[in-house]
Amino acid sequence: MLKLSKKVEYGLIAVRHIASLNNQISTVKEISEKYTIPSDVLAKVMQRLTKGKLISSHQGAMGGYTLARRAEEISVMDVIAVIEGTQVGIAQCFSEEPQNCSIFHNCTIKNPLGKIQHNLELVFNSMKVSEIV
Amino acid sequence: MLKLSKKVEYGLIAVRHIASLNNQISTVKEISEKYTIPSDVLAKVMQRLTKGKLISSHQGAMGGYTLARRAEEISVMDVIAVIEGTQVGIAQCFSEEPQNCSIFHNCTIKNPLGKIQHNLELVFNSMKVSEIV
DNA sequence: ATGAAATAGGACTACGCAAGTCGTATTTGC
DNA sequence: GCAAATACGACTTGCGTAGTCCTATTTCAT
Repeated sequence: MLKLSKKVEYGLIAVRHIASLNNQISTVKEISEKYTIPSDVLAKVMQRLTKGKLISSHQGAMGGYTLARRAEEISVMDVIAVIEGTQVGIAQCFSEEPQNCSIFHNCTIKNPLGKIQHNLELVFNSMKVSEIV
Repeated sequence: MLKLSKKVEYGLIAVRHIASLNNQISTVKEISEKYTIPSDVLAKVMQRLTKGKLISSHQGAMGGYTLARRAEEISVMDVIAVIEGTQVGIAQCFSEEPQNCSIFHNCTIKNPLGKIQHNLELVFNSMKVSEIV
């Protein structure tokens, strides 16, 4: 409960790694070996980060990945959002299909949870990759 | 990912409910019917809250539950901790068996995640049941 | 041209946890 | 003694996470 997924952890490690090398090109093989991350899983994470325009891919031999923005402009929230795809919410209220929640009709904790949700977003938004390097 | 469990939601609703009735005795049946919560599930949640000394149980006919502390002295974090049993952590680093994490040895994001973890705890600690009523 | 190194991406499996169900015991008031 | 309530363990089910496997595509170097 309340845990980040491994994919998000891998994504943060990868983005931090690239940033720490002054944006020199890095490959999945290099990162997966250095941090003992299953390369297939990391590959998919990198593809998501690419689609989300946080990093840029360079195909073919001698290819790899570089940052697509400055490290100061990538937040932990960006990484989470891009990798998870869906809106991150601590309850169904704040993600897809709120009305499908089994207690939607007379839920008494929507507003307080909303406040908490907002504060969590502040936390994740304020931490930038540049602080992790 | 990063979602509260249904048990925690049920626990918050129940504690809020009791608090809103000025600590008059409430039963599982009453709460489960009012908010459409499966009564067996709610019953176990109430037992956890009792063991955690957030509420007091009164067995037998005409029994039920009352708060064991003032609503100002029960935080959302208390409810989470008591219901989940284990330490809440956004990564394995901050809960049981940190050294079993597959990337423990040269993980580069322990410290930044630790900061985030700390800030999340602040958020959950600062919200009290008295603010939810 | 061809082969090697790299990304792109879909299909599938295994596992663990969350959620809920069921059955039974125990306590207590009327 | 019966009914209303809590206490609690065992079990089932479903879903999401994590990981594996396989193939296609792109690009560089020889």
